[in-house]
Amino acid sequence: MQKHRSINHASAPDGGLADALVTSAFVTMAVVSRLGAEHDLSLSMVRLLGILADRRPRMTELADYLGLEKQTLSGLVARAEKKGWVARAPNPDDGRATDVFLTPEGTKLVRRLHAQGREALAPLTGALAPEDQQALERLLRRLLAARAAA
Amino acid sequence: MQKHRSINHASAPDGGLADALVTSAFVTMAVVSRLGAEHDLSLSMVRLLGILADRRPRMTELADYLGLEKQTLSGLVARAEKKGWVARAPNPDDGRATDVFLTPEGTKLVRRLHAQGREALAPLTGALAPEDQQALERLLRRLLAARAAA
DNA sequence: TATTGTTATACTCTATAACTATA
DNA sequence: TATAGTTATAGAGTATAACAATA
Repeated sequence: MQKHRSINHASAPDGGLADALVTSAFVTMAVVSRLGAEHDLSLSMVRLLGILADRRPRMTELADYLGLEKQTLSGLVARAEKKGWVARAPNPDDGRATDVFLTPEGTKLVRRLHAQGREALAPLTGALAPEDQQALERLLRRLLAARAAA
Repeated sequence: MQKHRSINHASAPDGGLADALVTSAFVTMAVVSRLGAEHDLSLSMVRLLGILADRRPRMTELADYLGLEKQTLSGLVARAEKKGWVARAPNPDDGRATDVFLTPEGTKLVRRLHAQGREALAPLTGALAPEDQQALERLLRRLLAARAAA
């Protein structure tokens, strides 16, 4: 394995919260992406499973939330179904709609991913003192609470 | 446009910094992704251009940093070159290596993206009081400083 | 021999368009 | 008519494998 110069930062050098947010997003996504790859899961699949952890949405809701077209989601869910992680059932209130939810096996997979995700991010999160970790989490959650307006 | 129930959060409900980090990463990436799409740019292309904003790496460095295989990067750079945003030149010190850098047009595009990115994220960042914005940026940068170990 | 980079090929993911069924 | 979802079909993006050139 040959060593060459390495790149040590990713965003514009002048700073700004937006830059820090985008850079940390790329770094975090890289970790999640790598974790997903270990299980042969695409980033969308990881996210799909994560969303279903505590919800039972219909297809259109899922597509909107994931930012995917409904046809694209059909394929993603079909693949997940084939793997045995999710199942579909007709919505009792609307004959046109289909609800999606995790199977027991899917639930197990999500739990495993969740645990491994925390572990994989530990080198980052662990760099902060406990009170800074709490402060960061609080600030991020406040930020996220505003995203309905975005 | 029909309204249906919407999903209001993306990660496990029990919290934890890792969850908040992943959720905010997905949300941030969605904003960046949408911005990129407006310019017909993939997420990888946005990131490539962003990295080149203040660097002139060789292909292998870029591939490592982006987490892409060198062949994949060849294609990405070729597409960017075709669009006139980047150029390649032989590395003066190593006859095997190729350096990549932004063209003037690429630089203009990156500046535009940067400005639009800040604007697109404003609904999120603006939800925090100025001192909280500073605190969040400081915490994120401290987190990122640790990622060499990850 | 090892490393840098490109080309050839195949697979995954996503979107556009056309269709069926229910409201 | 409008909405929910699926099924083609096509294009972008990525990886695996094989190759050419330089160290």
